[in-house]
Amino acid sequence: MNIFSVSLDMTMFIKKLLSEEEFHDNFNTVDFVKKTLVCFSLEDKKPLWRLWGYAYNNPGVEHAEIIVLRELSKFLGSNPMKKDSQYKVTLYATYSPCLNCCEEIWKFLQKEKVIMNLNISKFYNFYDYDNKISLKVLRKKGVEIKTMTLEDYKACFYLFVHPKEIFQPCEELDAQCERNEIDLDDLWNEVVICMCEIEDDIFRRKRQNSELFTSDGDENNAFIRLQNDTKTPKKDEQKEPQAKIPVKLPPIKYMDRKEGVKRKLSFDEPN
DNA sequence: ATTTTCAAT
Repeated sequence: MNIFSVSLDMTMFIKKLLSEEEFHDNFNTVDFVKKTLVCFSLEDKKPLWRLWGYAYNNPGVEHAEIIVLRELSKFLGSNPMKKDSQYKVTLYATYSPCLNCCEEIWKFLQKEKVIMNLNISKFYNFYDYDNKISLKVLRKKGVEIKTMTLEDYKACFYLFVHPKEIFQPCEELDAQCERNEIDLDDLWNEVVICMCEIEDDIFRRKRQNSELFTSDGDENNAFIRLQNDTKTPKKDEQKEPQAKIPVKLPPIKYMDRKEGVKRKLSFDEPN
């Protein structure tokens, strides 16, 4: 918190359309603007929006996702879901959520029991390992996460900017979408290293305190389970389930944010 | 590394 951030809420806009300019400034895979825009809708079983709008981050105070989740919680608090109904939240975000936001999303979903689709325009600081891992965990916990395709941009534009204007993609958008899709797919397929090998690091503490990684009460951590998910166990391994968890793993290089040493994310089958 | 990434000397 800083004293200069006056609490005038210029970050949340309910049932208001975006200008075309705002859309293109933010949903832009070329410029990495230093703000985030999240468009959201909450729909019922029928394709009828109960609540919709968009939010920017509150600079230095809160990320955009947090602001959106709070608004959704507020709405759901006074409009509880009917028994036979199922709310669905759709988000179009200009950046992928960071670890903290992933955790808040998870807490929100545990409480509200809604379905969530998360469409992202570009990756936020993917050199920070935590941002990758938390996306992986969030997906594992049931959030449908994807990078925006051209069709998604069109849909987002149609829904949040103008239903009649024609969406004009910026240059190279199609190629960028494809690349994002590949990057995300790579992330889904990446094998993640067991947490017990991780050396002292502020990130480890952050993860250990994170509900995102501990809330299903399993003694093993999310990392091991994710790893097992991504590969088909060999026949002889099935007889000895414990052998699936590798004991010796390659050392992990931790990234100092300043030094920028890339940490190792994946490894080949440990034999 | 694809690095000016949810800003701010």
